[in-house]
Parts: sequence; structure tokens; C-alpha cells
Amino acid sequence: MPKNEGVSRSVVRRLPRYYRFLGDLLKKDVTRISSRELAQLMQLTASQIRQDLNCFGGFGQQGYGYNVAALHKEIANIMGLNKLNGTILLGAGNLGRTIAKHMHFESSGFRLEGIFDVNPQIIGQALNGLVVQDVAGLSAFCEAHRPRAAILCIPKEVAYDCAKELMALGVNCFWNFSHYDLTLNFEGAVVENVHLGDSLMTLCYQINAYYADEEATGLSGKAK
Amino acid sequence: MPKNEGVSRSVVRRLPRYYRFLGDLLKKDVTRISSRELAQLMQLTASQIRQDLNCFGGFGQQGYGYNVAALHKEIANIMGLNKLNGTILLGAGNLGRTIAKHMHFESSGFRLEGIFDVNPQIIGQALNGLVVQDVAGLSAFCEAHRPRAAILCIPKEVAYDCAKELMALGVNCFWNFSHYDLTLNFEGAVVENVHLGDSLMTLCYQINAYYADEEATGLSGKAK
DNA sequence: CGTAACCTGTTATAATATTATCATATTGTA
DNA sequence: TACAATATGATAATATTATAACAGGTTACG
Repeated sequence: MPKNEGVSRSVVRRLPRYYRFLGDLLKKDVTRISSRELAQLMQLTASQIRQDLNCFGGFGQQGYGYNVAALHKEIANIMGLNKLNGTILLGAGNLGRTIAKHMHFESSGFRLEGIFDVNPQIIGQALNGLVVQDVAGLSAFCEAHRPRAAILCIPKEVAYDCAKELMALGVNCFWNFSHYDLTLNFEGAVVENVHLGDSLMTLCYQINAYYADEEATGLSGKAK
Repeated sequence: MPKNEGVSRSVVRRLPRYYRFLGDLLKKDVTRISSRELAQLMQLTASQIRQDLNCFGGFGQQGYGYNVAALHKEIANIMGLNKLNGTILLGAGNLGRTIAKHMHFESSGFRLEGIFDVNPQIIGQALNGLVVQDVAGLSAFCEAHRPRAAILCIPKEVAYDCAKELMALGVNCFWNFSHYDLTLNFEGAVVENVHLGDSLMTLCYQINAYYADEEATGLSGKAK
């Protein structure tokens, strides 16, 4: 029985990374690992790893460390990857189609059950074992299948209205790729925004900071 | 001359969001805004906005607030969006093609100059005004065009070697979509990782936390 | 022109997050 | 079995981040 009440956002964001590294270790048939070893691998401190894990329970053993397989499974449980959340995808344009094809939903706690679009040219196309449906049938579909989550790959102009409509249909969890901050004005919704544009601009900032610094310290003559 | 030395990562990650909101305000012909108003809009505190901006300089005026257009431009300058970084994309599979088509590189500080893949079926295809090239010509291309950044949409198995090779070719800035943590073992590289799988699992965690909480507090009878 | 309302930039305080320390338990080995 | 090495979980200390408070300048308006 994990004590997952009130775990900070910083910790939660690190969980998938732990899960990933432990999965890699499993593949390499590593059976046990200490916080010190894992810390070196992931470039963290051992303290942080121990503290993070102890938010959910004591999974290690003194003198031994952590059992890789057991910890891997524990973290899957903590994230709830075992029970799949019914999910629909809205917007089967370039991005939507790629997300549908590219992601491993079933191993991430989701099951993609329906794909919707407004474009008649896209509706009817096969995609990932599903057929893209007309968004006109969204309401009926939701009543029949009761999906819990929606992936929004739609233009930002319609994001707000669309999300509101989905909330009314009982869908209140969003993986949002639209250029709009769904965190705002959506009480009772669970939202994960993915702002690729923001990420790219952040990179731009970092590049400039790096080269400005390099120029200043005169480390390299490559600056042009 | 902005004092952008040693600005914390938390602040930098908020810059694109400020930029986005200010752009929206500009479109709505809003000419001035106070930190209090902007805070309400973005669901932040006015203090944080003022403190964030003051990392780079005093752009506001007492009793008036901030000029939207001027501040928008300032933030663009801070992020360095005006000068475009030559960029190549590696891996023109589903994800790579979508990134190429979907992103607004030129307004984010980048210019996409070349696309590479290993798959003969993909090589030669037109994409976003460019032709997908054989990765065999990567070295020659880099010597000729000297791109600064690379977008990695390649399998995680080859990510490390590929990035190493690119570093040797003078490309040391990465927008990394591969399922591998490029932050590790790459001294002197500027890296922005995008882990969509991690983001999805984070959503899964949040969903479970939300419903566990709802069940516990008994707020709704919808739990099934 | 004077005054009340407003708002910034800065400094101070509070809240979070990360790292270090330590008591205690397990492992492995002679 | 005894002891050195190892490693956790808990607690304490430090660092970072966010919020609040305030002094001083600006605007709006009668």
C-alpha cells in the first residue's frame, strides 16, 4: 500500500526516467543495484534516488540495495501502468497520426480506442488498426465507450471549446499538444501539456547562452 | 545589454510561455499590461513575473506596466529568436517528417537546412522544400554548410553513436526525440530532450492520483 | 496642480527541493 | 561466528525557488 499522497511534481516527473533506466538494466540482466550505482548511471545523487523512492515506500534493503526487477515493477504500479485508461485522439493531421503510430500506449497505461477528425479527406482512413471517425459521432462514441482521456492534436483556436465539450462528455484527462494552455480554466481536469514550440525555443536560448559564454571566456576560436 | 548570466533553468523554461501570451495579447491589440493582469491571465503571481523579467533587465515602468509589443520583442531577443541556427534533421520516419512539417523553425530561431535518413525508401523523398538525403553524405554536408544544431528522430540504439559523430562534425546542439538521455556523457553539448513517453506516463500517474483521491474523499459517484 | 490609485524593481521572507549525515541492518568472508 | 564493507531509510542542513512586502516613481483625473 503505497503512501502516494501529496508527492511533489518534481518527483513524479522523475519516475518515468527511473522506470526507463531500470528497464534497460533488466534487459542487461542486472539483478541488483545500489542507489549509488544508479545515481552514477543517471547522473543524479544517491540521496535523491533514495528520497524519491521513499515517497512511495521502502523498496530497498540495507547492505544489498534494490532488486532491479522488483523495483521496476513497483514503479510501474506507482505510475499505474497496469490498468489501461480508455483514450481517444482528436485531430488526425500530421501530428495526430504520428502520435497514434509512434507511441506505445499499452505499455504506458493507455488504450487508444477512437480517432476523430473534422476533415472529410481524413475521415475513413485506417490508422493504427482504427478508422478515423467524423467528430460528429464523438458524443455517441463517448457514451458508448466512456473513454477517460483524450489526446488533443488540434489547432489552438478550437482547443478550449473542444476540451470543454469533452469534459461535458465525461472525458477529463488530457494529453494536450495544441498550442494552448489547457491548465487554465479547467478545474477538475487532469492535464499534461506538451509544448514542442516552447521546447524548441528553450533550446534556442540555451544555444545562445552557450555561445555567448564561450565567446566571453574565449575557450574556443570557433565563434564566427 | 541584458544581464543573462546564470539565469536559472526554471526561469528559462517560462520564457517561451511569456512570449506566447504576449504574442496573443499583441494580436488582440493590447498595448500595455501590468504584471498583475498578466499574472491573472497566466495563472502565476505578479511577483514571479516581475522577478523573472528582472533577470534580464527592467522592461517596465512604474505606474504604467509593460508595453506589450516592446516586451514581446525583448523576450524574442533574450531567447535569440532573431538569428537563425542552421539545423539538420536526422531520421525522416513518422516522427521526423511530422516535426519537419509541423514546427515553425524560422520563428523559433532555427533554419532547417538538411534532412537525412538511412532508409533507401525514404531517401529522395521531398519534405518541407528539402529532399531527404542519404546519411552517407552527412559529413560532406556538415563541412559545406556547418549546421550548428541537429534534431534527432532516430532509434535510441543509434542515438549515442550518432550524436558523437555529429559532435565530431561540429554539431553540438541537439533537439533530441530519441528514447535516450543525451544529457549523459556529452560534455560541451547543448541538449534539449523531449521524452514523449515520459510525458504520457506522467499523465498516467496524475490520472491515478486524481481518481484515487476522488474515491477517497468521495466527492463523486462516477468512480466505477 | 495636487492627490489618490497604480505599478515597478528590489529586498525580505517563506516554501520547496536537493544534498549530506548518521544510525542501523545486511552481506560476504575468513 | 566475528568483523569489515556496504547500503538503506530517516533526519538534518543547505540551496534553490517562489511569494510577499515595501520604497519610490508614474499616471489619471478632478
